[in-house]
Amino acid sequence: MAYWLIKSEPTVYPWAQLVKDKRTSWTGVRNAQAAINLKAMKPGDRLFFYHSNEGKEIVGIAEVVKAAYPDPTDEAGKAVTVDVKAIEPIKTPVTLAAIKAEPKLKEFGLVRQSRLSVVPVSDEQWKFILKMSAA
DNA sequence: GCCAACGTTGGC
DNA sequence: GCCAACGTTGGC
Repeated sequence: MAYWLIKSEPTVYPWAQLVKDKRTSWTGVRNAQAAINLKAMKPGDRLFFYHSNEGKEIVGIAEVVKAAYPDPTDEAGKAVTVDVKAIEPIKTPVTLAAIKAEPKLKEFGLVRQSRLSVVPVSDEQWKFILKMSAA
């Protein structure tokens, strides 16, 4: 099982909305690198849900329920989307500041490539961030 | 196929 | 609101 982090601007699609919807298709990703990551996702993979711009923190955990398929919102037909569902909120949101302050997370994609909206998370990073969120 | 110009994202 | 990082576009 693999781990990922997906970003959303709270003003566009906040965590609370995913909880309310229970599941959604993660459309609108146009970036090539992000699309590669989407394609690598498998049902059962876990995702951190991160709020960009406002909040700037990881707020919940979601799960991939359907592997990548063509994004119906993309007229060019190149983009892909996956379906995700909310699993649980995080006890203590893990802020970007906290992640940056942590030497162990220096290599985290969120820090290294801040503009990428779909980022892989290693096992170690996942566990470490989980620990931070349980504090 | 290279690279400058331009647009967008996202943190501060 | 500003600016750095980075992706995309378009001229050559």
